[in-house]
Amino acid sequence: MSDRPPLAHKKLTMQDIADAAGVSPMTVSNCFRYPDRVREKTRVAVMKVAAELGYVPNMSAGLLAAGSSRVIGAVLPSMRNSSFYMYTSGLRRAAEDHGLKLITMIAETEEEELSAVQTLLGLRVAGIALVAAPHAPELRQLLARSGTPVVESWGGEGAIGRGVSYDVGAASRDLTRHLIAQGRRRIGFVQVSGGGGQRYAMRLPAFRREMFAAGLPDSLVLTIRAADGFGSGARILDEFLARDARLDALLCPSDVVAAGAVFECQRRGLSVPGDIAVAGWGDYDIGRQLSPSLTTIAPFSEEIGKSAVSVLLQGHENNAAPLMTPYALQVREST
Amino acid sequence: MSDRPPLAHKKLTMQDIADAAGVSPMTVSNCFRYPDRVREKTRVAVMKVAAELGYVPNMSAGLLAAGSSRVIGAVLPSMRNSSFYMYTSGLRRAAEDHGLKLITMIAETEEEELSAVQTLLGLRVAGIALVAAPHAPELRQLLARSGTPVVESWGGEGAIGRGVSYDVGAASRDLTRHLIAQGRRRIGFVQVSGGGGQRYAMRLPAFRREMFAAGLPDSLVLTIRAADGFGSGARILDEFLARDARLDALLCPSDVVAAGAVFECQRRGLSVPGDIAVAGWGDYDIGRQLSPSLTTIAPFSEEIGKSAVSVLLQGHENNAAPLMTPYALQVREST
DNA sequence: GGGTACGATTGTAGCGCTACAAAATTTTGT
DNA sequence: ACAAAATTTTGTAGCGCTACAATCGTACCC
Repeated sequence: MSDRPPLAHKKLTMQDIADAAGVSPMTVSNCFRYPDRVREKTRVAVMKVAAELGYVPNMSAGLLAAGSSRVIGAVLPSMRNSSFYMYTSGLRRAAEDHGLKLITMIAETEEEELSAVQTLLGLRVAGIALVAAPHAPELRQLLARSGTPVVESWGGEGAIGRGVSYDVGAASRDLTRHLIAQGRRRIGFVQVSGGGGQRYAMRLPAFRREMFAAGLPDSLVLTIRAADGFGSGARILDEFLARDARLDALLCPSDVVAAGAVFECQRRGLSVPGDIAVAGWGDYDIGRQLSPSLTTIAPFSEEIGKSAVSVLLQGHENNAAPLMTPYALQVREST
Repeated sequence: MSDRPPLAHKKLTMQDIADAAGVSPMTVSNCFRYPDRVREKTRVAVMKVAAELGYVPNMSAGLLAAGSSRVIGAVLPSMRNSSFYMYTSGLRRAAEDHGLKLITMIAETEEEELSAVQTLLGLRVAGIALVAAPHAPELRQLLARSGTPVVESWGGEGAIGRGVSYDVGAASRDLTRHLIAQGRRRIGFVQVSGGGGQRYAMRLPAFRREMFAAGLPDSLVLTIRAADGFGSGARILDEFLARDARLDALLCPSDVVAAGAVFECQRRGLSVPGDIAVAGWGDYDIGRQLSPSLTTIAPFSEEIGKSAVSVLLQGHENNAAPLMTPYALQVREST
């Protein structure tokens, strides 16, 4: 069929395709960008030639000429948990639906995040999705000056760009009320310190409010480091039981921590939920698979991703109120 | 200090910086690309102006003019497990060391992978890192024609570009020998079907070879779907015990599956490793935290990432033998 | 003091593509 | 069949930046 040299090492340009297809470069351009402007027959012929030659338009040149990009960028603090995975999925699907491509960059520190944003800005992406966390001080101004649409997922008031999040406070309230309604009276609350902590700042106050309103002790609070995750079960149990041997429920910052706590309970012969109810957060796989399965808050992270994309595209005011996405209290065996 | 308008909505160009700093655009360009070519004093002044104005060079224009990019791209099948997380970390760190930026794209199907590669090619990245999996048929030719350096991580002979991997067969052999050396005689082997399976094709033959060599039964093999992960513990135990009630060891395709199997053992009152030894694969967090901690193969995925970057930069022959990275048998409590 | 190096800086000429308007072609109305 | 309208195709003129060669300073030597 094709007798063209299989490996064309001089780089192909639109002109090459135009020559091979017997049209002008402009028609080739239109075939890729505005297929409707080109007659079906022409388009098919051009695309066939392009495919045969393995031509992919140079997006940089296109961006430079057109001034607008069809790529959006996301910066993620990590992808270690399924929340972020679902979030990225949501971003990607929504981007796809709007004819955009998503590229992601991982940044573990504020400096890395700043540098990732600079790269994305350098690429002149059409929008940037950040995740709420402590940011480098110059980040906000850099983004504001660039004029690039920005959204901060899990971000509340004062987010960079516009915030998209679910109501963490209300979720915490629901979870606390659920435990109280189950007859739990001495409820321990586990907090996580460090990076991501800011996304969940509203959790503790909401817990305290509900406990106070119900006339229950709200001071059984313990802070662990994020990195301990799974392994902190023993410490959690030790600490809480030392403070109050009649502890009858545990509110954990994530399903992973909750799973660790459940394992430790089993090791000590404590029944879950018989002796102690354990609630997680985040609706991770492990919470569903565990026996007993974990009561948790499902954040619909995929929704956050989808909403983030629509915010980027609609170009809301930066100081508009955060967009709220749904969440759900998943009551399962552990409470 | 700076009385310039804080939000400059007309986009900044190199010319703007040049004017503000009283130098030519070329000097600004040099400041960013070849700092050594510019006198210290000039460079500091230019960079100061650029920072004040929030200028970030337009990488597209730079790429177009210079013909080479300082970004490399990675396409990942998913990021749900810590292997890929470590892999990406390795890519990112190594890229950083070479002054490159890493952007990643997630692709769950062959079509998505092809489309991601096209985007990366459109961006004219300096190199592309793929992960071994079934690829779209046209992918290989597309990449070959583009002339972009490609590396296929976890890829063996016949990889697209050059393969970088650890010796999965040898690791499987080590693990099997370890169990045999522990006195295990009836060893069940769990395989995973679907997408990633190809990365581990050498596992089963190596297992069989060792079992055969030791005169032991090599037919206790079960296949599960990747998606079942954690939850397949019950099925694994049921099936194997039905086939051979004297089963005394289990070789799982991942630590996650192994953890599921351990949980199921505990549920049934089987002691691990007393009654059954359980080995995982991949050295995930969960395997370390679990009690008993899991014997596993540590693939040093971060090394794979690092090596992948150096392969991209060195521009090896595409048909060179795969580059091998180390792995280690981690013997822990579960065997 | 008058070259001569040598390093720092600056024009020039595109890179490959697309917005836009103009031109060529086809379709439509009568 | 012919003009007007609609559709399709095509030049032109940059987008913002950098390779390269040319120019400008200035430190140095005899």
